[in-house]
Amino acid sequence: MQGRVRIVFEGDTGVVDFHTAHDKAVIYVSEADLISGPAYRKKLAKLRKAKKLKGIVLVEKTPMTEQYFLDVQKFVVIELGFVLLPVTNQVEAGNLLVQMVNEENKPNGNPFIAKAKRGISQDQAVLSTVQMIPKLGSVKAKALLCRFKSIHGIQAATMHDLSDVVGRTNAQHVKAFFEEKRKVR
DNA sequence: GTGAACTGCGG
DNA sequence: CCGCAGTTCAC
Repeated sequence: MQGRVRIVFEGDTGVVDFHTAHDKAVIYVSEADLISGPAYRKKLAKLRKAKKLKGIVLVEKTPMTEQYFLDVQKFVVIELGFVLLPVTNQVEAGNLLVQMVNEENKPNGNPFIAKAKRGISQDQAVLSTVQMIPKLGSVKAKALLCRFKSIHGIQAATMHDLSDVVGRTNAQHVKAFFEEKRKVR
């Protein structure tokens, strides 16, 4: 391992962020952050504003935080456009960071390889986010992701292209969903 | 896991 | 425009 990253978790208080490279930040949202209310969102939004970063959010997904997870996804992935990686604890988060740093230091290494290595969890998080759109279940959500690759891709798609995949009425649901999100901001 | 309701498509 | 097949969603 070439580069060194010191990882310090502040126990269960506050959002901690790490810079693994110039344009990326990794933010850890703890179980306690989630449970204690929406304060963590302000920190994330602020970080988003301050720099045009590619954010990666590691969120503790445990039985305790399961009920908050969909809301977190909606906020982090759709509103902020960050990557969301669920982890079960801080140790796993640390391992993930090490992997990311290792990959980054390799010539031509892909810093996002870690998500591929961990298999389906990331894709599944994205998938269930897309399923939050009314009338979209697993089949149509997969179809959309297959065609447009990402949530951002779906957001940017035209009515015509959306209609090709899920039909006209569902395309309108998709449009309405993202329109709603714009209004809220 | 099952059924009702809805969507899209082909005839 | 109707019926069928596939999908979503609430129970």
